Amino acid sequence: MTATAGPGNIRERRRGQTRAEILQAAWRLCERDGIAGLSLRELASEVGMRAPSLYTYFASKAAIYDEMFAAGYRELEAIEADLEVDPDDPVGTLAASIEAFIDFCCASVARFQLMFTRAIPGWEPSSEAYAVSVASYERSVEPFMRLGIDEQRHFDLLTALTSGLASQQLANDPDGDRWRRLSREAAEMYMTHVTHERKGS
Amino acid sequence: MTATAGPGNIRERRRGQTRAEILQAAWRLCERDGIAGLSLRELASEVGMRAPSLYTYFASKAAIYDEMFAAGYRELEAIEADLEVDPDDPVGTLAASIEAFIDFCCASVARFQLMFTRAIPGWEPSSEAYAVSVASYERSVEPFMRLGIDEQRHFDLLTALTSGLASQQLANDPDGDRWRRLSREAAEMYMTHVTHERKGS
DNA sequence: GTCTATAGGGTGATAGAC
DNA sequence: GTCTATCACCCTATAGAC
Repeated sequence: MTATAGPGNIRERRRGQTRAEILQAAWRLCERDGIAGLSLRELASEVGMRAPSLYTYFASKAAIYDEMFAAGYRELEAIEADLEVDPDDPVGTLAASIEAFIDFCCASVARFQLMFTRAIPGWEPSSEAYAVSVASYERSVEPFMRLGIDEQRHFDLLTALTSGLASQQLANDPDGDRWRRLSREAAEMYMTHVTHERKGS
Repeated sequence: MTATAGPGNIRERRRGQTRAEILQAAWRLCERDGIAGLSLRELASEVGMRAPSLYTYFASKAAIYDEMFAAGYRELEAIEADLEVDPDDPVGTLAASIEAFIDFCCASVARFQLMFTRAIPGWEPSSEAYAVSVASYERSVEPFMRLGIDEQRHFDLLTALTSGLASQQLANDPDGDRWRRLSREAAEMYMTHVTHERKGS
């Protein structure tokens, strides 16, 4: 039996570092050329390798996209986990959440393309990667429950509003804040609507 | 001087027909493979030609994307022109407009990708094609002016809401109506907000 | 106008030496 | 683990015969 088991193993650690380096370079290139413009030869040379060597770290190009996709949802989940929920200020809480999502989207066009559009011909996330995105979505629902947004219909309206603000900001004013600055107004509009509806029914 | 002038010329008409046939085939292939997955060889064979022959009809692949892009905005403009504006029923008018936009987006994923996402590495619309999209946007503003939506800020909020509903519908429930059926509710929420704001100020 | 041939690249992936 | 060499394609675009 050789010393290959356990996460503390030196070889395993080095391998993980190299994988991380490759993924970082992939993000850089995708930022420059669009998510669908990534090439393995260029990715390899970016980390001082030849293309075939990448295959010791990833099984295929699709596997690289898979890791990037899952990483995107983990980052989003981390950002959402950091948001503070103040039940006494639902509008402020919601506005902060919308702003955080817009900032997340605008921080990386490539990540946005990968996570939220089907921009890569012939690729879709593997079931493992997809599961990460579903888990992220499910956790993101919980804080809104605490604000009283408990109907699927209302939550769907919120995802539409939030993603719409983010995509307009990204597409039409990537370096400005034309839509981002509407976050608070959008939050007010939305919370007023949800609150009045409950009273009315 | 030969008989090459005028739109009634038979050769010119035939040429236009072939161009239209090529564009139709391009839409079909892009629907199947994604907008960035189009290949000229396959496009040519789809209309019974070889790839080089396409160059008698279009100067380049980018020129084909350009025509498709402009055609998309012309279709959208036509749909919006057909909408009836009822000043006595702003919510109904707005709801119909949102539904029409969602239907337009869901009718063609490829068209949505081409018009609203930067899914093609290395391509962006030429200034001519871009001008068509700007003209379309500007005309789409006018009916909302008649409903009393006259501030840029309010109009931006509306584009975010509408495009958000459409993109969520397209991405997460392409064959259903999970977001489309929220159109009326969204219109109510939005019009209530815009109306109350004016009263308050 | 359409073709063949081809320029001049590119792609992901694999075999097998070291 | 990394390399060279290569497979087996792909691509857009052009030259020039017919």
